[in-house]
Amino acid sequence: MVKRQLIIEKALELFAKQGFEATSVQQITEYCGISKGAFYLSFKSKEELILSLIEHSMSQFISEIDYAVNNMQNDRPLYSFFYRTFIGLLKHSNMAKLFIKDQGYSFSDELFLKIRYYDSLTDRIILEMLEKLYGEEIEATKYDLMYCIKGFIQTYSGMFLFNEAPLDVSLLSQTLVEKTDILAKHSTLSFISKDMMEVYEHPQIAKETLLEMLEQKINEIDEPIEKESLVLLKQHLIEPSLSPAIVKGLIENIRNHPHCKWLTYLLRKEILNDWPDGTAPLS
Amino acid sequence: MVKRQLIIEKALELFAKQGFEATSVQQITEYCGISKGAFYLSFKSKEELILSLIEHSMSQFISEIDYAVNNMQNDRPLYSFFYRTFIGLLKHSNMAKLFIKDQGYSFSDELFLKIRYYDSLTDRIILEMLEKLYGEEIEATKYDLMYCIKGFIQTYSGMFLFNEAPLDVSLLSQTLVEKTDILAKHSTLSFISKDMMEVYEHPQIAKETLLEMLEQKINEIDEPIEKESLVLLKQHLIEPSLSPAIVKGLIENIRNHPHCKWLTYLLRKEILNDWPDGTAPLS
DNA sequence: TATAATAATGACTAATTGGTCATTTGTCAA
DNA sequence: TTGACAAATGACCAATTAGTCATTATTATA
Repeated sequence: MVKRQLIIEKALELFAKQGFEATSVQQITEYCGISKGAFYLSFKSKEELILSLIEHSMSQFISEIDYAVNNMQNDRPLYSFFYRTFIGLLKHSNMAKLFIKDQGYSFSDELFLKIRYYDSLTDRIILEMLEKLYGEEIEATKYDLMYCIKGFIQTYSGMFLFNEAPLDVSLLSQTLVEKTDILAKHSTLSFISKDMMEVYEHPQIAKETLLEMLEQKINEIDEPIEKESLVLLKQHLIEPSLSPAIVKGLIENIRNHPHCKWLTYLLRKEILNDWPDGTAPLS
Repeated sequence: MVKRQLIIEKALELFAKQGFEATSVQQITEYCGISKGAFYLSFKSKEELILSLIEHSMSQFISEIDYAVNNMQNDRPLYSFFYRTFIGLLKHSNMAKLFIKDQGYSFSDELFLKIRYYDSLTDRIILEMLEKLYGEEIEATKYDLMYCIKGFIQTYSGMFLFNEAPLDVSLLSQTLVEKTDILAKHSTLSFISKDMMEVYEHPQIAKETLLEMLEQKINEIDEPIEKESLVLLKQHLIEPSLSPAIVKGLIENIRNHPHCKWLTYLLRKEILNDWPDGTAPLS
């Protein structure tokens, strides 16, 4: 659908300038030269637009980098990684600006989940690359190294994203390759252990927080099936009494409720120790 | 005033959770247990609250770090720097979260200016420290080194700020000292030159952009003095005809207009090559 | 050309926003 | 107890928001 694509592109421009919350649907439709009604023919809500937009750009961005690093016979994977990353950030600069600007994604569970998901994909790409390049010798420091690389990318991209100066991506990539290489070969201390990494990628949620969320959703939701499922899950959380199969079924009941996506994710994790595809702890 | 302090603290909590835009004055007053009117007795607007809040935390934060690095007889300034920085980030964690979340500060010229200002202060502290530590040998790579350090702080703090796991600040600081030291001693390539740094710290604004802004403000503002000053400045920008003293006076005329803060900053910079305290290009 | 089907409109709603101000409440000294 | 002054209230305002829907315009088919 052409209209949909037009809206996505124009909206991305506005979002990048002003952020999600500060950009109104009105503004978007005016900028597209269409009516408000037409917007809601393509997207059922503003949030759906935002989610599509992120899905769209992020999957493309990640796959470009993954391809550059892994699927080519490649004698300088580290250079390729940096190079493709910065080229990708420039290409998707609106999305990148948005990511820097609007980490205030707290206004939507689903959005938060999606961003976390793509972030963990990036982590994994970097880690695999490092392991392939340096092997056992960086076993102890690899997570720190990964964070340093992410730091490099963050600061340097922040520098050029909001400053349309000409950019020598090749030189930038070379200096970052050197830095990464130096760190890989000389670092002895490490701060991030494997355990820590797992905790961070999948932080424990305090039981009370979970109970609070459940309580809130119970009051918020009217559909009887979902409501009862939530009540039962809450009881089970307070005092485990149900079999895993029943719990899994109850979670399934609430899975597709638009207000329960994040809660579902947390319950799966806390009660079933189960994970969405691609976000399981690294083995 | 006690009330003012109460509002600042409570508002900071809410802002850190939800961001500036997503937090309403209503919400703040309810959370404080005061009326809406009482809020406007302490602050003339929501924006004034945000500005005070940033002023409050940032000046404290920066001075703590500056003191730790410079004003102590200190045999490990780099360690102190990292240590104090992370301790400071933890102490002001709400402000720190807000900074990560709400880089969408575009909704206020003054806010943008303030954040830029504190950012450049940090840059300078780091640079001075590096110069003192490593002297001439890092002359070519010091700006890159500074950006790496900022990257370290960004990623590592992002890791623990949203994750109230216990944190060994001392170990973290030590590993970052090692990394910084390794980079300082082995880096040969550099990406950021002195020139580039100056451009970035004080980006050139295209003349047309400035004219556009002027035009917009002229239409927007009713006060006759301010309006005429803007018109004259616009003419001078198109074809320089006024003496520096007159220009300076005209700029002074608009300086305190709430809608002209950012414009004033840019005009000073473009026409007078003058800078607010502490933001002048490094000599 | 006439009819059916789809696409697009924009006035409308209900809710929320930042901000105001006439009114009430509380606290003093006299 | 009174009166004067400051502190605090919350109903109210205009503006803006996301989202709806009866109406109109456009297109395809017969």
